[in-house]
Amino acid sequence: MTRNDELVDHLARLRATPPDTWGTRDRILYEAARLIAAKGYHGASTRDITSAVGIRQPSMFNHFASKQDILVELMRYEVSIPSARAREIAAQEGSPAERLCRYMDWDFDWYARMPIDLRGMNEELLHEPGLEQARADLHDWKRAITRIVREGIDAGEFHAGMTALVPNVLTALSWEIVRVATHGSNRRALNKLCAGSVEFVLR
Amino acid sequence: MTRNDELVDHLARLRATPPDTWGTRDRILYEAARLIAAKGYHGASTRDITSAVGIRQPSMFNHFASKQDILVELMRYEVSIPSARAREIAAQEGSPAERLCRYMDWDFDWYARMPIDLRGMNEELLHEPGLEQARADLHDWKRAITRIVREGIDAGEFHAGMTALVPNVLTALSWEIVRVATHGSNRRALNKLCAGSVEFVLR
DNA sequence: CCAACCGGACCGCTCGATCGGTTGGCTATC
DNA sequence: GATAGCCAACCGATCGAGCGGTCCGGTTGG
Repeated sequence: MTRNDELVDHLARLRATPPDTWGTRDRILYEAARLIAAKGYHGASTRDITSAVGIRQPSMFNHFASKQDILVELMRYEVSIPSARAREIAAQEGSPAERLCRYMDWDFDWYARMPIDLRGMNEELLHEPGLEQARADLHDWKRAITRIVREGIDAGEFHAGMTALVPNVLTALSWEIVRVATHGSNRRALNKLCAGSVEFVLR
Repeated sequence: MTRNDELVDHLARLRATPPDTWGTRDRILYEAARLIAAKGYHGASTRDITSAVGIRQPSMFNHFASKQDILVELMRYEVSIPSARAREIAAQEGSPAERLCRYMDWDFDWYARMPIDLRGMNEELLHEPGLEQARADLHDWKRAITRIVREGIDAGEFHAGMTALVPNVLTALSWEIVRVATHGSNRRALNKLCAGSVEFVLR
């Protein structure tokens, strides 16, 4: 079982329990994701995060070696895991449209079920030093999506010219889904948005 | 002539002259936009910005009362002016598809011709205190776009379910266009991307 | 008893912002 | 044409605040 798989399992367990029963480490990740989404990485201080958790700032360093370590962990949820999944699906069998649809179903579900708010993990953050792994994973993610789209164009399934656009549109839709999932209460509207997003891209 | 019109004129004049002949104030805006796009608002310090301009940090305050004032000015380019244009076009005559197309043509051209890099002006920044105007303008922008889309759905021109999505897709495409315009050298590829983007949304 | 966790005190540093002083070009006056 | 006065622009020094991070003694559950 890879480290990514362990994380996916861990997240599934988290989703099943209310946040106030989580361990300190998970609550730090939770509040960090929320505050970074609201104020940006440099705008969310370690004191902001720890006071939201309910501990003092130095206690944070019992769970993470540095503030950047939190970012690295969150980037796994945001970038590394979807990247691994995209590469996996890109190599599977089936028509390009089928595979793109299959990935989008997983992607939108992934972001919709995420117990934390990852909207602050935008692309600019990847230029921070120490995030080489996440940067490489994002690159691979784009390559996997682009590969599916290009195969679809060659097969005549997709419209030419979509190549460079689709990754951006997917990102925008994922963010919108996180937004609705985090702040909206309507579960049905969320499902509709996910289904509508797939249709919007494949249309 | 409104303040927005004056800014549009000013930008048109800037585009016609090379950056190294600009006044100090415009060079500050230029480097601030570039650095905020690269490192985020809180990550780009006033010393970063001024040293890129070639002046010392305190000199900045002869042109702007605070760092936030720079942000307010940049947000006019990013949010307020497109918002005014969207409201204007939404109220014009013509079918919804015509109007959406008309706005997108202007929008993509606006971002493609922008002499500075506004990708750092993301939505999270609007939650900073003191940006109430920009926040209101973004809200109006979304309302104007949504109004056109909803009229299009009522008229049977657009697919139902697009309503909430289109503003996000437009934003994603605008960013992609800024990226290509800022870092790409191929003018023809940029025009193709703009045209392709219109087609992608209207398809 | 020990390992894990916590937090008060504190470190060096960078942040945005202020201040007083200097410069250089403009205009008004003779 | 020289001179005096003015003002916007710039800079060195410096401020208080907040930053990420360290140290170490206290607490607690297995």
